[in-house]
Amino acid sequence: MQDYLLPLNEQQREAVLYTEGALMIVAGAGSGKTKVLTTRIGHLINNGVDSFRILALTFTNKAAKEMKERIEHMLGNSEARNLYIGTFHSVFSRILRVEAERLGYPNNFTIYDTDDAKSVLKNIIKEQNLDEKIYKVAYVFNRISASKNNLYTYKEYQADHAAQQEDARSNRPLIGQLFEAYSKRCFKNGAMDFDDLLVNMYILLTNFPEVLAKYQHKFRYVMIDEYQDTNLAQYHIIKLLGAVHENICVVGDDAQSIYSFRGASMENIFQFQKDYDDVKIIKLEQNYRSSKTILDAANQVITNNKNQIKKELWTDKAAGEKIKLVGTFTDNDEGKFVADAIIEHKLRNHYKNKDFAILYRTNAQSRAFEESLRRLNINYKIFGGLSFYQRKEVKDYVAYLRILVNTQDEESLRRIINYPARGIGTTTINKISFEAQTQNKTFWEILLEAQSIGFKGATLTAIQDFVLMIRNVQGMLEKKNAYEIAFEIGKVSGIVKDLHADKTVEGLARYENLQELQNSIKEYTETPTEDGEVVERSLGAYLQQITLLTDANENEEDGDTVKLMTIHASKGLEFPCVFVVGLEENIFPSSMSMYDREDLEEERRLFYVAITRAKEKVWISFASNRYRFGSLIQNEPSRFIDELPTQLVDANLSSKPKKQNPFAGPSKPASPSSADKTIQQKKVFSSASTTHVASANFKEDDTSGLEVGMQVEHQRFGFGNVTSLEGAIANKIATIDFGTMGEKKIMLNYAKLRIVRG
DNA sequence: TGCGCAGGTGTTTTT
DNA sequence: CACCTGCGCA
Repeated sequence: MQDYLLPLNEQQREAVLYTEGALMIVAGAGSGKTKVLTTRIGHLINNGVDSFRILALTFTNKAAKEMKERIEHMLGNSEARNLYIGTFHSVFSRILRVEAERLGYPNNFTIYDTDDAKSVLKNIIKEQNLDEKIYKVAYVFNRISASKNNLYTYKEYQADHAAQQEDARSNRPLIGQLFEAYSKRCFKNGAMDFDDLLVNMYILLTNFPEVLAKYQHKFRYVMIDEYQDTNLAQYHIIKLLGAVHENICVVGDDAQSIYSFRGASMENIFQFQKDYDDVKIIKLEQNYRSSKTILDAANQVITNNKNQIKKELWTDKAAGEKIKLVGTFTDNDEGKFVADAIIEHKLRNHYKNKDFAILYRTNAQSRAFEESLRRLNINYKIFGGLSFYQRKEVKDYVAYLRILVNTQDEESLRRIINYPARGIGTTTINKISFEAQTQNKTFWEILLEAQSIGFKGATLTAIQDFVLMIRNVQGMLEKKNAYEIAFEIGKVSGIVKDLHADKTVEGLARYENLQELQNSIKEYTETPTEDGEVVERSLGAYLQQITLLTDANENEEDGDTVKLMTIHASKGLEFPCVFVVGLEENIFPSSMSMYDREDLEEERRLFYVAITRAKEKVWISFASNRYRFGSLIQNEPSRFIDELPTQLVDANLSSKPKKQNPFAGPSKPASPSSADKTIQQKKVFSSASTTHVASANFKEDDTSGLEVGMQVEHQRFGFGNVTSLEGAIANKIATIDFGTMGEKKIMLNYAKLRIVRG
């Protein structure tokens, strides 16, 4: 047996060796999925399959990169470089770049990210004089995007009864019309948005049989990672590409399907089994990542979902530590708690920063953790959020670069035609745009004939100077490399100078970002041609790939930093210690996804994903008060907390301030003398003072047995009567009437209360 | 044309 | 809170 098969278990080995025909690998969390995929590809190459004929599609650049590196390592040569491994979007854009002209696009078509696309759409909504309050860009864009992911063109959308009805119902009957205008505008701009990369790939394969044949023949083996996250467009493309050889291997886990908002459908898993005569199904059920406690908790949580494929994930690892549950008063306290816990565990167990991850539901939650980590000098890195390429100054620079290779791109032109300010204002821009639309010419073409359009004086000169500047740099495209061109346009456009002049801290950072962009182009330009393959290092090729890149420096992740990211972004990763934070109703599950079974189950799968990232330790935390939109809001602890098996959860809090164990039984109540009680009561209730001075005999009591009607003392609020109790085991909240101090909701986990009378 | 200010509005999740 | 938009003014 080849030695690379030795470390595999029976099912893994079977999956590697089953190379011909349709194969579906149902791979539970941490079951060695990537190992199987990479070994499988390595095995194919080892057995004489030409690496150029293997296609592997992933969802993230990171996953693609990791697979490529692992295969390279396994083979010990550079064969892996020839593999087609990448995200759906990047592989398709690479193919579309070659075939673009068949579809009427320029080869140097621009790829619009979501911000660009929304900006185009917004202009169209304005042009059509629609009410932007009703036709909200985000809403309209989502409708269009969802349609495209289901392979609906605007024509089909307009003809679709259900879609029309839905839009009529939501009082937005003109979305079909906007869809049409948007599609036509993007086409005119020589641009594709993310969804177009899929749609156009599909159109290419269905409308051009010779192209279909070419790629069907080329890719003898097709592998799809994270198959549960594919949408309808992706499903059909996969099916088309694999139809000749039918050597299709998909790997997925229904329990980790968390992208339905992007059109992903678990239905594709079931459909796959029907599409081929003889589908082999292999289940990988042994988890090699997490402790038994962690795995059992995750398994238990997921049983609350109705829709799932039966599978039993097990481990032979030891139970390990219990999951730690922590409730704090505010989101800032939650941040402090996590930072403290990291310090403590680093000291106690020799963990490093990089052994910790903080996972949250929404990007906005990162703030409190950033602050607390910074305060304790813990190095961290945030993934996601605003990426390098989404920054304004970088987008401006990129817009210039885009115009150099694709003058059709109106969106980019609009962006930079008056930045830095050169006297071409909104009035002028609107006029140019209007002329472009009515004469059915591109924005750029109108600029070229500015004089005959009727522009005069300073405006005309400004336009002509702008055109001349762009053309001059364009003239260098053949002679100079991408970096030299980028440097030149940065200089002559004045953007580099403009930011250099800004001496504020932010201005300096922006200037540095421009330099970093230049460096990245330089690096790209200078990367040597890979052996065997002719690699294009043009500006056009550079631009194409960066829009699909999530972040500028994904590769320098190995620093010793605590990782902060959304749970979505954490999929596929693993860490020794994981903090899953913000476990509150309305946050997690999100308020957007609580009122529908399917949505809620997806939130639960998300929770499952979060827990199963951890190898050794899991903390779960929630805050009862949190800043949102500037004001403090209160949330109940998440229902998911109650779904954790209590015997696997430790609610003992190791951090200060010392808190009660909500799972602990009743305790010895303190019994103050009745004399004390009367005096203190009088004092508090007759005083208008806002600060209460705690009684001399103040002593924190166990409040787990607190009941309505009891009288208590709070250090700051004074004496009060318990009027109601709510909340789950982990987090009881008492409403207490403190008389002049008003009625307060008090979290018993946190607050120090003395029971005055039971 | 550009800037400053008031007012409104938004937060899932991502290629 | 933080960002964006629209408006009024110089």
